[in-house]
Amino acid sequence: MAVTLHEVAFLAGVSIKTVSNVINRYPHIRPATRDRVEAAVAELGYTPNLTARNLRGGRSGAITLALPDMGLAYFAELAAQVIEAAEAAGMIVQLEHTAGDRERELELLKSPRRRASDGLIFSALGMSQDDADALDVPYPLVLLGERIFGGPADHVTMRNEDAARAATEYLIASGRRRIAIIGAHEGEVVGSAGLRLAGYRKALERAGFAMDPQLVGYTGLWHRANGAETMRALLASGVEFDAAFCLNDTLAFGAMRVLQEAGLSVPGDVAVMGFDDIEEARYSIPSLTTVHPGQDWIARTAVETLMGRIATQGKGPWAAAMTRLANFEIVPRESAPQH
Amino acid sequence: MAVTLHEVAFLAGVSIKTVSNVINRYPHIRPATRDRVEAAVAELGYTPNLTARNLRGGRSGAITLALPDMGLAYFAELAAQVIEAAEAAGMIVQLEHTAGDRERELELLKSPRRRASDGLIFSALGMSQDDADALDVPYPLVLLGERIFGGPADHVTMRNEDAARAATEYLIASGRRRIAIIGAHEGEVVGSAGLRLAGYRKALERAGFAMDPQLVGYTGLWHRANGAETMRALLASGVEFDAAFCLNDTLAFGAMRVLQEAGLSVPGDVAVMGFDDIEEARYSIPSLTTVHPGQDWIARTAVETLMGRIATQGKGPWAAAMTRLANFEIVPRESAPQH
DNA sequence: ATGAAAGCGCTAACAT
DNA sequence: ATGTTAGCGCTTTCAT
Repeated sequence: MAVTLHEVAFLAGVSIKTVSNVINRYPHIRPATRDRVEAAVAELGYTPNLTARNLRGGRSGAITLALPDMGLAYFAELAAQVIEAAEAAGMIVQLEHTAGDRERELELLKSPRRRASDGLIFSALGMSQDDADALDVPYPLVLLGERIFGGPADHVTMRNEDAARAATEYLIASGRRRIAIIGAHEGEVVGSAGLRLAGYRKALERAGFAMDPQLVGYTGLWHRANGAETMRALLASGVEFDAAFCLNDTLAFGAMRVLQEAGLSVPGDVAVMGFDDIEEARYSIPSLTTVHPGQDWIARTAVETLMGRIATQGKGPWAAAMTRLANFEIVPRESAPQH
Repeated sequence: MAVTLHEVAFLAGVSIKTVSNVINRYPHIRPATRDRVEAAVAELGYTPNLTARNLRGGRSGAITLALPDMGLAYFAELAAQVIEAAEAAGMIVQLEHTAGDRERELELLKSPRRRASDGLIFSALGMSQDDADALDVPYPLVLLGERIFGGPADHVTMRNEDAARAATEYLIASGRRRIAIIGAHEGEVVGSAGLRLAGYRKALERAGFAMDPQLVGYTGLWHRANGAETMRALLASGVEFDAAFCLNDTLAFGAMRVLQEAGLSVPGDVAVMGFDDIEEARYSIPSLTTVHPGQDWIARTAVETLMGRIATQGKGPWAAAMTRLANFEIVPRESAPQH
């Protein structure tokens, strides 16, 4: 068994309170006593039992981060940033996979394990607006993602529609006229796909371009293979286009690969715009022009918001849920030069 | 405050033991009693306090995974696989970043937080063989990585040297004669770099090729930028080569980019071999021939080994530390065709 | 400056 | 079949 306060106290010839005082840096201790206690701690190799401390204190020092899948670069980078921010706040991060599955997401929100961590940062993907009530949970919760708005929990997210509009306008400003979009979801209104499609639409309208349904590529998932497949279908259809706005970077890499295989030049024949600004975008060939949606800010802000909720829990009235939006930026690179 | 067993017991008019019995599916309970308890649980929205349960049971249901950095694709994929395997075993994963820093690694091994999780899967990068003693810790530990061998902890890893030799032999068999290596670490003997370099050497020796020091590209880190930089230096040096064995996939992507920028064809002028088989290797242009070192097996086996140690902790004598090695495989793709 | 003792919420002997 | 009770190891009043 592990060493306890009692054993240290016995060896040092003091009470456990005194040992506890030393451990917790209580200032008023006679130096001689402190020395004896510290010697005993060292001799026995005592380390405090955090579970007991947590039980007593009602805090665990851990927060949970629930993501669809760490295997996806976007989420892996988000996780890395959340871990850094949490560590700076003295918290440890527990990671859960949801696979973007609605049932698993709902399950996770209700699991007793939630109460064993101090709060949850939750990137919802499978749930929809109808499930907003499930976010009314009895523990601190910060929502990421774009499936649910106006719910009962704090929400930290990006300006999807504005950013997509800016991205499309960027392509228009660089002289492109037939802009395909890759990654749309049939019938979706909220959700990243729906919002980004809406931004694309608005930009076209503003510029006075008609929206050609033939230029809208639908795909369920946003993996490389989906981008490749959609681009292949687009090429096979014979429709003309001089740019492709891909709703995330990974789709863009798949699409670029197919364009190059088909002997088309990027950006000569087709300009490609991504979304997310994952690290790989800087290193692909050609490097990818994309939207930097502020994930780093989102990660930091999510942790900060959650820590605020944890700190004020039980103290005074519950502040209303707030939504915080990251600023975005278009990052010009080779796949879609400025003009 | 949260609802406790006492409150449920009071509402149901039974003792806490009975409530506990219902919660824990103890079979011998009168149906009427069970119903009343379940009604009370539902009415109050009771969920068990896992911290208290952990304190009582001496287990937390969490394991810790310590990695250099989740932002790196290799580690992100490893983390995803460990999380899946842990979840299947009913465990949750706590993630810690070490940044590959020796001090942080040593710190982490001693941290009281370790005792709050049931065990540690530790991918060491900054520590070296001299630090092996630090692995003699009073909790279940499984080591990953290649910095330390023969230590006091179980070790799950890959056949670096054999795999690197096989990769080099593959290039030789496909007709390459001047094979550069990218990612070597000056003076390293153990460590992935040292072992893989040794494998490369052995393959050349066997084939009767002299090893040309000009073909050895040293680089501290294994990021894309390092691969690019090293390849640039290699090209600038004017030394002739018809293949490059990159000690990880990320280096290979950087190197391929520079080759293509320089107007050289991959694999026409230079064949490129990677190591790791990260997901991107399937989708790069050209797709990357690489070594699949069995990370998926490593992740599953690490969790399984750790769970075994956790289960047998305190029961009977401590089994000797064991090393388990994954099988590797060369995955032929476009960057280095078979012949 | 230090000690005694209560109790965080739960499980499991040990009653009954 | 159900109740009583003693801890798990710690922090924290309240004494002294």
